[in-house]
Amino acid sequence: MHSFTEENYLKTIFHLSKEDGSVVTTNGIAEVVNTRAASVTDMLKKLAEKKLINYIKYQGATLTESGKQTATEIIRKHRLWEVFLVEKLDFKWDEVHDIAEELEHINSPELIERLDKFLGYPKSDPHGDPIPDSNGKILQKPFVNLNKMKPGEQGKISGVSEHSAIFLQYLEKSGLTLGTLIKIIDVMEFDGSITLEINNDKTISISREVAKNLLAVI
Amino acid sequence: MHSFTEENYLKTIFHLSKEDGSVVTTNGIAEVVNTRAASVTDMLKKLAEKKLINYIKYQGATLTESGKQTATEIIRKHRLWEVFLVEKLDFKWDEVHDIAEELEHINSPELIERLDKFLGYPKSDPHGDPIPDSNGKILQKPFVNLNKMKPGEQGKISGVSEHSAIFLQYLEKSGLTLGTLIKIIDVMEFDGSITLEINNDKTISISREVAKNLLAVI
DNA sequence: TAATATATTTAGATATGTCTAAAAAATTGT
DNA sequence: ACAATTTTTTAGACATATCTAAATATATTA
Ligand SMILES: [Mn+2]
Ligand SMILES: [Mn+2]
Ligand SMILES: [Mn+2]
Ligand SMILES: [Mn+2]
Repeated sequence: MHSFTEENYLKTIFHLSKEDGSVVTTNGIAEVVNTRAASVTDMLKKLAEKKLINYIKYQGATLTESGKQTATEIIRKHRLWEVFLVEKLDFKWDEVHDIAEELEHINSPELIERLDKFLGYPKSDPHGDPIPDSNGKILQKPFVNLNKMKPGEQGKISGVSEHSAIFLQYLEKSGLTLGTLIKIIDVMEFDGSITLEINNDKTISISREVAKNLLAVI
Repeated sequence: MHSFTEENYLKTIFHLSKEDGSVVTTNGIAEVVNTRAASVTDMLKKLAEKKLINYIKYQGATLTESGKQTATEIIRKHRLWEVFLVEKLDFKWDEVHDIAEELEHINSPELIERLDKFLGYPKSDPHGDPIPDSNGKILQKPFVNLNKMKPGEQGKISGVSEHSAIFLQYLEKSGLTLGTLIKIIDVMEFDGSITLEINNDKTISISREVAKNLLAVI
């Protein structure tokens, strides 16, 4: 088995490689796992030793098939637990991430299969992120960043690319939760801020920064 | 916060002190946590340092109030998770202990309060063990060991003092699950084995060893 | 009580994961 | 192309939790 630390590194490498296999840097990892670059180098050597990553000195790392499999399993667990916390225990979507960070390391395939069943085989987590199936396959939804949409275009908010509690609470307060129907009314030339109509009802304005982190399905 | 290791030591000390505060020995702990006595000594020093135990060299250890509180919280979590696994995820009672050993270390009071509510505030776990309340209070049921019962006496099986999978599976197979009504028919002088009637229906015989580990409420 | 056996602690070592400071390689800018 | 900057790695140290072997304390028993 792998230690919690190893699992967190693998997950981080997976996310940093934009889930498509591009090379990840030492400093990039260091920032996410909140350690020094030297510690990352040590761990990269260890993960390479275990054939979980391909690692070339001074070049960076990519996950091997085995490493990708492991990373995907952890992400599957993380997202299923988040669904559990929100759907069954009535947590809000901004409260679940940290608890899921712990639960994702519980090691019992049987537990996860039963949890998946108990939850009704959900396809995505409370933040719209897809849940990998038990084979590690991830079904990507055709997300469009709100800041890429043009006036007149419509869609449904279906995901976020920033998961901080403050951001999620802001969305909640603004009525921009998952499932909300939106229509772009106007895009400001000056600062890229966007005016949009929510659920064919009221109109609000959001900054480009917020728009960048909102994902819609058209 | 305390490490997993520290938590496991505290839990072990609590159980070994028969939950009444008697002194626990180094070797006793070593056996349960599966380490060498020397490692236990190291950890006892550390726990004493943190004021979680009272420890006198060569004498043994007892939990302080703080240590008892921590141990009880872990046991509360362990048992609530076991209820979840059995009631919600359809695990059998002999399958849940190891998973609960991992889940009990998840650190989120909010999670546990919500889980407790979700489960309907259960009073005991799948093995009949009482679940401490959120203040750490444990309500002991008036259990009687089956080997202490006399011919003619009746009761309901309400707990086990041995939690191994083999034993629990044996009970399952023999129809000696929790809630089963029993009546002592006969006790063999020779080997202490007991003949009993189950649910006012069929009759079976169990060894004294088995009887010792079965708890009834009369 | 003195010898013997058992339990416990100490001393010193190892493995993991982290750190700082310094060295080395890669990248950037002129 | 080469100097300056940034990134990454190495070297050496530290904390935690473990181990074995040896020393010491306690308990047993003759
Ligand atoms: Mn999350
Ligand atoms: Mn999520
Ligand atoms: Mn258990
Ligand atoms: Mn139990």
